[in-house]
Amino acid sequence: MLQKWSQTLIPTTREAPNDAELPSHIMLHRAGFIRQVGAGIYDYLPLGWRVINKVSAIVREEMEAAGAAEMLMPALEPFELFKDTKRDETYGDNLFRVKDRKGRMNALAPTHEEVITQLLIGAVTSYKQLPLTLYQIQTKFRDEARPRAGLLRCREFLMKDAYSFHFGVEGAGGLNETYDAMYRAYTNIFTRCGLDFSAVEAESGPIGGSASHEFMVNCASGEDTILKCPASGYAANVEKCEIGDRAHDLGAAPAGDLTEKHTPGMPGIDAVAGHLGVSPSGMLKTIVFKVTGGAAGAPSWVLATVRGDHDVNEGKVKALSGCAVMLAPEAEAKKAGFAIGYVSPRVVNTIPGCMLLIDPDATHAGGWATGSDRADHHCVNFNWRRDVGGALDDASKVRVGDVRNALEGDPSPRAAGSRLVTARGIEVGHIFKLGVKYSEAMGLWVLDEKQQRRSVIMGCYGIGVSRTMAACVEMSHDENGIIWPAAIAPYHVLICLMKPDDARQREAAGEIACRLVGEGVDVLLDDRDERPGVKFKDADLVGIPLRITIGDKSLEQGGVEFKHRADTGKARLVPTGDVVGVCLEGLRTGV
RNA sequence: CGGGGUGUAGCGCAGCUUGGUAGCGCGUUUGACUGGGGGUCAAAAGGUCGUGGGUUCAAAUCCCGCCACCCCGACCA
Repeated sequence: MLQKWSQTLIPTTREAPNDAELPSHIMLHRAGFIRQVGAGIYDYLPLGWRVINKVSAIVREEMEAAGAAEMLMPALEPFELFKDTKRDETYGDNLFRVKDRKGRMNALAPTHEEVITQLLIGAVTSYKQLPLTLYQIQTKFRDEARPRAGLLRCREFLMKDAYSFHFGVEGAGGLNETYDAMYRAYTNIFTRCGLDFSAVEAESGPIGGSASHEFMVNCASGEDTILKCPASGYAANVEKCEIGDRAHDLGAAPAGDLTEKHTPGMPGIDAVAGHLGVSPSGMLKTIVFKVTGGAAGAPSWVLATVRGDHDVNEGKVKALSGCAVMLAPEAEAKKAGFAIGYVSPRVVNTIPGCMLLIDPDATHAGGWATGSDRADHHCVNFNWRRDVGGALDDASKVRVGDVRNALEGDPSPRAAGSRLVTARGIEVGHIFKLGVKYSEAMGLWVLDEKQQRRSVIMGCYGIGVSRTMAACVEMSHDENGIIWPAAIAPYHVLICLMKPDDARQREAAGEIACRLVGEGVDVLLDDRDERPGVKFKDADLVGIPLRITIGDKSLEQGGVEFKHRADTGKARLVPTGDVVGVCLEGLRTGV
């Protein structure tokens, strides 16, 4: 299609609002793609909306190709819908609540598992109707505690969400088959969008195993940390990343007498380490978790001890302990006797109902510095065997295993001798296996061939469409503006008309535009009566992949100027008759 | 939710300490000169100084409350 600049709204600005800090936020604002309406709420202006629609179109094609059918569910839902799955509680304050005129509570949907599960109850009753995959592209709402980073973390945003329904997990028509199909579809989508991305293992859903993958746009400013093994190709979010085998030894001999030191007002590792004159890697950090909904015989508390320079990973604590846990509320933990901020592993012997998890890296060496189980005190020369004793040999009380976040340089879990490397990413897609979490909570079942009720097995698959636009800018820009991949650029070609009131130039532009449109190319014609400098600055800012400049200079030489946005050099002269072909070639080879 | 910061013209900012007619740059409008990387000159339009209260003869400025927005942290199926 052809769009005249003068007939749309592209409010470019020299300066971005002071609030904008990230390149994507600054550029999208300055180039006239978005405007902020409130915290985490944005207008999508004509250029921004075109990018969103280009992404959406690719998403639709790949979803349909993967056998999913599009539909649309409401953003506004009765609050009761969230009761069965308890997400009114578990989603907590992130769930937008709206009271209507009759005083009823409603929710603005953060995602649509409940709505679609409700829909399927009654609509699908036989195993013969499965598998089934439905999707929508819809506005989602999350009452984020802190919206930030422009389009990357919004309270209202555009998301593609798909849900699949199955009779089984394995085999034809099973969850795994659709999951794999979605994995391929996502790979196709982000590849076609022209993004540099990684698929990584993510914190798994209720089914466990490697049942979840995130698709991350590779970008140094990304919010998420991912780790990769160069040898095996293993890649995972830091929340999930396993660590290869590490030696451990709880038997080292004491290095000296356990000595208590006064460390007033220093619950943090760095302050204590400085005060005691030891490095954080010579300290032990013990984090207290409360066991939630523990069965009979389960511990009440799970303690995780890691080296002072390491971070405890809650998911790994759950896995190693076999308990559902949450970070212990400070008041509750203090009441139970924990000197929060000054806890040592010795409490496993003094406070009833404790299970202690020890990271392998926290086992070696003789004299550790650690808390003293008394406020404002730490001790030095802690020794596992001497100071914890027999409990170390009781697997119901003490377990050694991976409970910390992986770090650059850690051994790979998939290739002996290989070390993990870190990278940053922006999450734009997430797929995972839900299992029967929603179907059992809400009563979605079908009859099998023996007329037995079977809960439907579900998967769900999301793509942040508006976030993808921002992530792309984050990944692809220079100091002058955005550099769009052709596939999701608002237009493919920008025709820069130097003198819009010059008949010869106007005719040339019209003819080229017409032929490009005939080839299915989207053309933006800058027909504004502006100085060349302004037009070129705006052209770079907006970032259309190809630029044709039409002015007296080139016309007199029988051609027009052609330039890739990504090229830093000067434009080259192309005969007027050839420029359409050159553009098509440029779009074909990618930009 | 804890800590920090900012609200003055469309955008970026000064003015506030020490109360006394609302300022600057960019942008916008009009005209002229220009015409290949945000040009020059001239004239002009545009502001309940976030909001409510208080102090005062007088408040953008001092005091109190509230709201909005941003950053760090916590949080993020």
